[in-house]
Amino acid sequence: MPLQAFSRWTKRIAARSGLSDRETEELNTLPITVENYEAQGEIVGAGEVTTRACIVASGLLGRTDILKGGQRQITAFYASGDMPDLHSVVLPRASTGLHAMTASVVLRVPHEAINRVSMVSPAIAIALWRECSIDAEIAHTWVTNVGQRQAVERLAHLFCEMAARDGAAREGNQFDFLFPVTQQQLSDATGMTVVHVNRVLRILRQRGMLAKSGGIVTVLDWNGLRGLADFNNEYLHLVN
Amino acid sequence: MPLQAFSRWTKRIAARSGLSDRETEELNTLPITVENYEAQGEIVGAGEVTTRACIVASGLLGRTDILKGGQRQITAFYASGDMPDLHSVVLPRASTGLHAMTASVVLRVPHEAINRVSMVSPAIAIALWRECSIDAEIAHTWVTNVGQRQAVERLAHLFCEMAARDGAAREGNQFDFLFPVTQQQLSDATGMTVVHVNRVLRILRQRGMLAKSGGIVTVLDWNGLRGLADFNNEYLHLVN
DNA sequence: CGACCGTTTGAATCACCTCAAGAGCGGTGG
DNA sequence: CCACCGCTCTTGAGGTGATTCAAACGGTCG
Repeated sequence: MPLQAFSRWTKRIAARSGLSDRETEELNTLPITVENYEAQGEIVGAGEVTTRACIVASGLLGRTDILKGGQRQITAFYASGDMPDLHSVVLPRASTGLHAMTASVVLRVPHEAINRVSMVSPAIAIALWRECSIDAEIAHTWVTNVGQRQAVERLAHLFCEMAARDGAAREGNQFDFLFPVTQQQLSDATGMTVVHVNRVLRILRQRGMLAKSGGIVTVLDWNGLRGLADFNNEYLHLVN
Repeated sequence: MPLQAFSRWTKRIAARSGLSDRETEELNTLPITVENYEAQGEIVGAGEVTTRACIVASGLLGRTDILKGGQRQITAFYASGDMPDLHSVVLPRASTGLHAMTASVVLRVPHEAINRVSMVSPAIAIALWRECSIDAEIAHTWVTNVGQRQAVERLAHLFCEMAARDGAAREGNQFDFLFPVTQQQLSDATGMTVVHVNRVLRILRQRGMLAKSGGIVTVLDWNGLRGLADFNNEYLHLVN
């Protein structure tokens, strides 16, 4: 099961960067160890110097930033097959934390091993650089989302992104996908209060766009939702 | 003059990543051409497929995102010695635009040349990957800034970042630095209205923290300002 | 001088927040 | 098996930080 997520990760990188079979095989030889985290568990603390990077096998991770006043901002979500802290290979000191949003299984890959394959194969180094750049594009998009959009559009945009990254958003106008976050976590990600997230979710439900129950998000009108959110998936650089 | 910014760029990368003299020299052989832009000029349009990357020689550039409704978000500022779109080497299709905030001189470097040195020297590829990752860290920090901080603290944080990146913020409790933005551009970067930016600037001035006149920002109380903004420069990964 | 751009200020409005409290629900323990 | 706890979700009422609208001011440039 964890290995499935690992091969999803290698396949995605290989496809996105057009790696050769030999280079893909090189990635597949990376040593991994499996770790379990419970909901709210800390995977990487802010300021920590890491020696291994993470791949999400199952569950949901969030990159978190805590302010002096105790407020928390989530600046990215990561699901199965994502590598939340690939950047730690080149910047081992984490400036922000990494937390499990829900119970999660995480694969750890030593920086040393990633550095080794990067030094041997420049194409791999460039592929990993590309993956990090996509994470950066997503972060820039989040700035825009939080900075410019009103609450309803903002939350809608977040759901659009997660649906698109999950791959569910290719299945017509209605579909559902796994996104196990609490309203509190949605509020931390969008910069709104829990109370307001709750009200906005009701609005989206009443407009027949989206419903959320437990960890499952049901998109009822994908075209309506992405129109509302002004969502354009180019920044995700999706492959398949 | 433009060449000075170019060597500032190579020096910064070499220092941050501990490149050898030989690798640094490799960077110095990159071919560049010089271009001039007037204020508000578009350097890269959203959706454009680029073949060259930029280095700022003088002036100020902003990464810009335009929404359906016409609102604009600036998601990053770039000053002399910065490479705003290094990521375009691995992601040539720009998902956001790049504009001159003020009259600027820009150096263009062909992707092809950067790819060449990256393929030859993995250490250079990794160094460039590191630079992109720092840009990503900054973007994540902007998400937090826009998502969590109130107007006064938010604007203060932006000024802290620009002061720190400029290098001016090592000169004691009072200093000034170049940051040629209009209040309109500050509002696009912070997600507030021009009117409110104006009021917040007055508050910062009245509190004896900071004054802005023309393109010059005068920090009157650096310790007060960074305390107010809850500013921690770790995310910038400064070198010298 | 007139046009334009950026800045400044006032007054009214609103999107979102704060405070407060109740309801649902799974987990734990007596 | 029920009482209790903690967590998440939900809803109401009132408050506020920031917006919107409007207008005036100063500097610059053709």
